[in-house]
Amino acid sequence: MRLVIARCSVDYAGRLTAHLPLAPRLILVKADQSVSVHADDRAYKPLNWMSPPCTLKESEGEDGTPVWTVQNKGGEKLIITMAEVLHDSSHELGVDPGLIKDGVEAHLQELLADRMETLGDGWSLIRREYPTAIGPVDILGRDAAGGTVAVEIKRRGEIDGVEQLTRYLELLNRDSLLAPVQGVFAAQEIKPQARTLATDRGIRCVTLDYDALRGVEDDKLRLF
Amino acid sequence: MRLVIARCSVDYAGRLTAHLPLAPRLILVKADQSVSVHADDRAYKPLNWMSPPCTLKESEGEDGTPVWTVQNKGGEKLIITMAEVLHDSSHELGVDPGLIKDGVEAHLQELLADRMETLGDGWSLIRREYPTAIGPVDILGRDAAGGTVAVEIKRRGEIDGVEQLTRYLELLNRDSLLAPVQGVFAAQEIKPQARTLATDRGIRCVTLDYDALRGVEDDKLRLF
DNA sequence: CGGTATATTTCGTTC
DNA sequence: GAACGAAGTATACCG
Repeated sequence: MRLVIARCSVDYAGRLTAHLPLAPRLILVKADQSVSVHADDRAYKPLNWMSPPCTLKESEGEDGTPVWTVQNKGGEKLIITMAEVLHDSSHELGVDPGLIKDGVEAHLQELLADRMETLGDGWSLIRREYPTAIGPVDILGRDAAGGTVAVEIKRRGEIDGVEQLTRYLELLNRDSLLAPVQGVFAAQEIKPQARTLATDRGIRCVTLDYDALRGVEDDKLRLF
Repeated sequence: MRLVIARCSVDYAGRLTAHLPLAPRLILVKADQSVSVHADDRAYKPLNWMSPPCTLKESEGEDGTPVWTVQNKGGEKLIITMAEVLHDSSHELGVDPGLIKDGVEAHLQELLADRMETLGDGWSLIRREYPTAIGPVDILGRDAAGGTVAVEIKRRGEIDGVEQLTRYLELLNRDSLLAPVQGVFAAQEIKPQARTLATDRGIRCVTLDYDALRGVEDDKLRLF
């Protein structure tokens, strides 16, 4: 990883055209040759960047100052013109062991699959990631009366999720062995617009309490 | 801006729970107190971060090594435990003059609104951002026969855009003053799945040539 | 490699 | 301040 602090101007030409006027900034060059340009605010987003895979070419301008050209296969180009280099250091970091996550959709799906009765008395699991022609349904299950149920799980329930579930339901309901299939939209938080659309389409909305689901799971584990 | 290279482990508790095992990484502290932790790959996304506004508290662990606690108002917490500091430098950058952009969806909409005939002979504009109960339609226009046309514009045409236009068309077609409303899905690039879905729903797909539209616009400007 | 779904998405604009 | 839509979204996963 190379850290350069320089007064620089930056031009990007690719999916759009963008320009950064001359100012002091941090330029980060990583081991995969990716480059990002940071201002002194905003933790997450660089001002400009080039994602890997890409190549970095260092050359010199008319006055001998560095000009970097970063390019990718798609012809996108990032040009960094440095007027003054204030800092330049390189560091060996090695490959990162990576992030360990908890609490994402996958885990919600596991928890809910283990506790289908959360959705209704006598409900049971058929299978997780039930495959269809347009992708896997998060959970396919059965209600107390033996009817089929398709569950779409999101952390945040928005309109896209309802559309997705609608497409699955349309497809599943063409299968005479499964039809009629009831839809359930389950999320930790459901946006009003998504709830309205779902209700309008006869899809039930369920708000999931992650801690409660996990708590139940913990209780279960303690029994063994 | 403060640059620290350190062997560290990181724990995040907030919207999810995440952990990074001990390894050398770059820790970026910006003037707004935001913090990001970077590995030696991926230009854009940090491994972990805390967006502003937030506060950074520096303390010491049992063995005297630095422990940083970054916290925001929502109770999200990022804890960086450093085993060894390999580099630590600070730099004054000042406020960035900011990015100048060109070529986004808004511009495509302007250009297309000015050249409705690109979509069909005798086509004309009713208005841009035509308001409906579920949001504004990018362009509402009229074809040569006087029929109403709703145009949805995207840089990249994907399935979501077709769903969005479908919802608009459903709504607009309930308005007896407008119905029947024809749908046009216009984008610089249209994904095959989106094209299939659109065609299946009777929506016409149009690929936009940004340079050509802009060229036409430039010619127009030169006349005055 | 292309297509799809996810994201601690972030970011801007509007209501 | 919430909510909705766009982003050079980026990135992981799957065929």
